[in-house]
Amino acid sequence: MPELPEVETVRRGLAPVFAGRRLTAVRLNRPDLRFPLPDGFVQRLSGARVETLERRAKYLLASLDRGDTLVMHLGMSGRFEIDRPAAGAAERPGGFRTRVEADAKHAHVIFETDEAVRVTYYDPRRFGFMGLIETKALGQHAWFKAMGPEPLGPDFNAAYLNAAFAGRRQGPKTLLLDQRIVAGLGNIYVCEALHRARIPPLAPAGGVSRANIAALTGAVRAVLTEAIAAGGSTLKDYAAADGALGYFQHAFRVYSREGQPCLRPGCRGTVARIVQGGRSTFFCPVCQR
DNA sequence: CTCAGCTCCTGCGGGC
DNA sequence: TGCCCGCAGGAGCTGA
Repeated sequence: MPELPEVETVRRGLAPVFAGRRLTAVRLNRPDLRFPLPDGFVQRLSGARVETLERRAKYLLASLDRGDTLVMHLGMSGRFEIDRPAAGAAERPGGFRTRVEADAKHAHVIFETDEAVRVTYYDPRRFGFMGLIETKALGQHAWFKAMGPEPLGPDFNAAYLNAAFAGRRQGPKTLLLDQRIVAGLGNIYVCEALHRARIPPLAPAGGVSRANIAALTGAVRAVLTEAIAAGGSTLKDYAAADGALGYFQHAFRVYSREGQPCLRPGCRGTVARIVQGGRSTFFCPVCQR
């Protein structure tokens, strides 16, 4: 389920246990996630040293000293759990934990490092996937080749988005979810950004004014920055005592708030829900016009 | 090229 | 209480 802020939160939690460490053991509890894991996955990882753990859009990239990069995507329900046997307690850096996910049957991949730290990948729905790609060729790989700019980077700006929206009849909602246009947004943050910028989700993107597009790029940056600072959003959680759950869900202005009052000061609208491309869009029909 | 619709998978919560 | 249905933070594929 994670979008960019959640993946970034996971990255920050995992980096201290992965970066600079050697993988002493890797175990697979099944041969595939969403896609089959590559041939020799375990062998190619075992004994390799992780140099850095970075993020591109919703992907985690662990570059290895052997010239490969371990690429990980959490799909809808992927989650990592760190176990430090010495400390005895488990941490949940991404906070994506439910009663069900706690079930060992969804522990698909287990890494162990030379500090005897165990990192377990859980993914009940198995929409997540992993790959092992030659680092030099990463940019040419199908997963990254056509990927749009990072929404928090310099290439995502009003001029760029203006060009991307020009002449398009699809709504801004659909286009912002397209990772080829901008990479890292998902359903929550697109809904929130459109609301902040007061842009209707359904009207043709080609008709959005330059001023509104400029406001939209600012809104995207703001909502992502705030969400990262909050540790992301945790939708399905139970009261874990470790404090690692994200809390940006309390700052949602429209997402998952159908029938509730619009939170824009002075607006008397009621949040509506429509379906676009099979996904829920939450918006305020009064102020997003 | 663009766009709508469907698919993968499992679990949960609401309504009857 | 139990069952059925709709829905879920993603993204790739098909076919018009």
